[in-house]
Amino acid sequence: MNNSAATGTAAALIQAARELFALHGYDGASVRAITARAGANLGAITYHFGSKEALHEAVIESVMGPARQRLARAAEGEDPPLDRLEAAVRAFFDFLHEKPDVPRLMLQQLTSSRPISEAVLGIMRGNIRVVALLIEEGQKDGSIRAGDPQLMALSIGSQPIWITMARRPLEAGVAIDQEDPRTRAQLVDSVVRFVRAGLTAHPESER
Amino acid sequence: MNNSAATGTAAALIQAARELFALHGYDGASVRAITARAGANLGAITYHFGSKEALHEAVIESVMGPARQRLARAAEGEDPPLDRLEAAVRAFFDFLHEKPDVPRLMLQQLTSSRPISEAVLGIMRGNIRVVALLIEEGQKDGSIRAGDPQLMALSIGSQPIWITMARRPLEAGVAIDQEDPRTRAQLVDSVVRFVRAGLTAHPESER
DNA sequence: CGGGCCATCATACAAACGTATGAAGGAGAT
DNA sequence: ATCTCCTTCATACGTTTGTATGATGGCCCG
Repeated sequence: MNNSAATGTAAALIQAARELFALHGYDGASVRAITARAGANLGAITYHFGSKEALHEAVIESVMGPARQRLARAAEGEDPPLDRLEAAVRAFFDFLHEKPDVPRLMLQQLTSSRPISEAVLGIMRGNIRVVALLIEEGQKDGSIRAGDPQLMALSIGSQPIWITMARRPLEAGVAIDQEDPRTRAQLVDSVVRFVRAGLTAHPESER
Repeated sequence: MNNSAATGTAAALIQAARELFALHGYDGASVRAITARAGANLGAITYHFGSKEALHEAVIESVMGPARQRLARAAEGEDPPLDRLEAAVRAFFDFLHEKPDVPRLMLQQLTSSRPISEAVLGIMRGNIRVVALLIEEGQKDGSIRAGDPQLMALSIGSQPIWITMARRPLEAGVAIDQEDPRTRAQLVDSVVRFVRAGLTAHPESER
C-alpha cells in the first residue's frame, strides 16, 4: 500500500507498466506481463500499489507531470508572441516524439469510457491556457488576428498531437516516415508555417 | 462462417459490437457482453464471423466505408478551392459528430500496437488525397499559399479529429460543451477561419 | 543475540475469457 | 411426411485474468 516510487521495484513496475499500457492498453497489459517485464514477483503490484488500477493511475501521473512544464517553459521569454508560440509548438512536437508513450496513454484515456484522469485534464487545461494567453498577448499588440483565443489554441494543439499519434498510418498509408529526421523537420516546419499563417493579422485585407 | 450482414442476427452483432468496441476497446468488450446486447446467443459470433477478431474487422469495415465518401462528396463542385475546402472541413466535423463511434474506433487502432486495418488506412489515404488535391488546385490559381499540399492537409485534418475526440476532456477541463449547438457552431467556425487563414495566399506580404 | 519490519516469494482462488460441441428448432423442397 | 440446410441454443473446456494468502528472507534497532 506504499505509494512512493522510491523503491527500485516500484519504479521498475511503473516503467514496465507505462510501456505495456501504452503498447497494449489497460486491458491488454496483464499483471503477469507487467511484473515479468519489471523483473518482479506476481504479487508486487498488489503489494506496492494495492491494485492494477492504482498502478495505472500512478503511471499516468508520473508521465503527465513533465509534459505540463515543458510547454510552459518554451512559452516564456521576451520574444514576440508569435515567436514564442512557434517555440511552444516545436517543444510540443519534440516532447511527443521523445516520449511516444505519453500521447498513446492520453488518447487511450480519451477513447475509453471511464472517467478521464485528473492528471490528463490538468495538462490539457494548462497547455490550452498557456497558448491562449500568448494569443491574447499577440492580439493586444496587433500581431495576431481576432478570434477566440481558446478555440484558436485548440486548432494549434491538435496538430502536433494528431500528427504524432498518426505516425504509423502515415508511414504505411502516405509514406511519411517521421523516423527520418529530414522528413520530420519538414513536417514540423510545415505545421509551424500553417500555425503562423493561421494566426497572423493582415491589417489591409479585411476578412 | 457466413460473412454477409444481411441476416438480422449478424447485423445486430455488428451494431452491438461497434458500440461496445468504441466504448470499451477490443479487450474491454467481451463476447458475452456483445452477444447479450445484440440479443443473440453466446455462440453467435463464432457462428457468423468465425472469431471475435473477425467480428472486429467487420465492424471496422462497416463503419469506415461511409466515412470515405462523405468528405469526397463535399469536396466536389465548381466553387473556388477554398470554399470547397471549407465545405469538406464542415462535412468532416458533421460526420464525426453524428457518428462518434468512428473516431473512437480509429484512434483505438492508432493507439494499439497491432497492425492497422486496411480500411482505416484507406480512409486516411483517401481523405488526405482529396484535401491535398484541392490545395494544389488553389495553389495553381493563386488563392492558396505555397507549401507541401500533403503536409498542409495533415494540419487541416488533425483539427476536426482531435477536437471531436477531445470532447469529454474539453467539457470537463475547459468547459467547452460540444453538445450545445451554439458552442459547437462557434468551434467549427473558428476552425474554418483558422484553416482559411492558414492557407490563404497574401501576394503583397512576402514572409 | 533476538525481535520487528519490510519486501519478496510460490502458490491458490474464484471469476471471466474466447471458443468448441452437439442437440434442438424451423422453414422449404421433394 | 421426410429429408435437408441454416440457425439458435445450452453447456462444457481449457486458459488467463486480478487478487489473496501465508511462508521465507534480509536488514535494522534494541
